[in-house]
Amino acid sequence: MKSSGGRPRTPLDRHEWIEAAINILAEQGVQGMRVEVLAKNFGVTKGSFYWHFKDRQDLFSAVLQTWRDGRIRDINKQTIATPGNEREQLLHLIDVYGATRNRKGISIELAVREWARRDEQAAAIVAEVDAWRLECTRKLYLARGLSDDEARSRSVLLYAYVFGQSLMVCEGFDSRLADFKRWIADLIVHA
Amino acid sequence: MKSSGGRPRTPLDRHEWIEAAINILAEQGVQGMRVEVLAKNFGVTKGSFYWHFKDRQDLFSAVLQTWRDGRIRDINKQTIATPGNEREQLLHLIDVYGATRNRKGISIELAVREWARRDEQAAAIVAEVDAWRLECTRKLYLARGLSDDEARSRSVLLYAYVFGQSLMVCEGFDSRLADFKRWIADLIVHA
DNA sequence: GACTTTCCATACGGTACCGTACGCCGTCCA
DNA sequence: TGGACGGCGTACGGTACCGTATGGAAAGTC
Repeated sequence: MKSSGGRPRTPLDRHEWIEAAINILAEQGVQGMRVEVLAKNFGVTKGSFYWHFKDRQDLFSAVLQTWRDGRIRDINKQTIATPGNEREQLLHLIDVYGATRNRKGISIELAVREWARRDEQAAAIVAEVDAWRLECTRKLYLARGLSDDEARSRSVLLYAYVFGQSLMVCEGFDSRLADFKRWIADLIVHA
Repeated sequence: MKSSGGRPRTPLDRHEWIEAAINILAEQGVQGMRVEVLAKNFGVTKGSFYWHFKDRQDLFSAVLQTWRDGRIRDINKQTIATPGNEREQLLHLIDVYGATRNRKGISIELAVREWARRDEQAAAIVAEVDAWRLECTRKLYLARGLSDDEARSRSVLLYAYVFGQSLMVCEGFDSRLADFKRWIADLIVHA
């Protein structure tokens, strides 16, 4: 995360700052995205930051929109239903948020949602992403022949479960936790 | 949250500081628990704080232990199984984390869990509480005649769902969200 | 080769904290 | 009535930030 000794060859642009900010967001939360810290990590001063951004809030907005765009793209990619394959798609969705792998994605997800609890703008972005996710899984459930109501209900359950799962500390509860999670996934998908 | 004008009649004790800190924790998160802010809210200076606590970390530890003790008591109270009533007990558990009511309890819960993602001590406390919760619901499921494996699986599902639920922003998804949540609760409880 | 633009450094003022050293004042107790 | 001590105020040094003002080098532009 430090600059590689000398000055960077290519000048920084807005996007590089945003990327770095998202990394900090994952590790430290919203409060961790500090101007002078980001600058130091790049090996520059905040003079650079205030060239690319009006102020700290400007960075925050950019981070939120970048996150939303990335999420929407990812959701679309992961829910393209090759007909007859909806069951595996849903199971894969749950598995992606499984923990060990995709650790960074989960950290960002939780950080943004914590952010959203105390910031209107972040809450609006999360609402957008949630709506899109629920809509996409709803279609997958519908394709499996479920009623619209059950499709909506199970969509809410699915995402609430995967987010809540990453909040719990249940190592030590049982060594067969992985088996339990597979059983749960089957229940949610209605396999 | 301000002091009522004059100086407090009775001197502050450790517990009052902890209570106030937990309120801030619910509203602002871990980073919000600041010595000088707490002191100002009491209408005193931090000279008082450093009389009752060694340092800020001392307050943090006290907050965590107070939270754990309160949770354990609450869990025990809410899972005393009057035989034959396990179904309602489980449904009630899910309902308690429903959102509108018990808003403060949920805020604290989420704040502590976010804390736990970046602090070993907090993680250990959350692990204790989670283990105890899972154990109590497991017994309720067992009393309903489920296998031990299914009882454990559904316990994990139950708590992951209720925590995840409070992380989602799904107002606007559907006006019948309350109905969906009831349907989900029935599915989780195996009603 | 002057002129502008891009990108960053320097320097400053201001705020909000943590923790410590020490002084003050009321209360209880001998 | 004079300590002793509990409980807090005052004052200080130090750090880590935000945001601004301004300068300056390197690159392109005419």
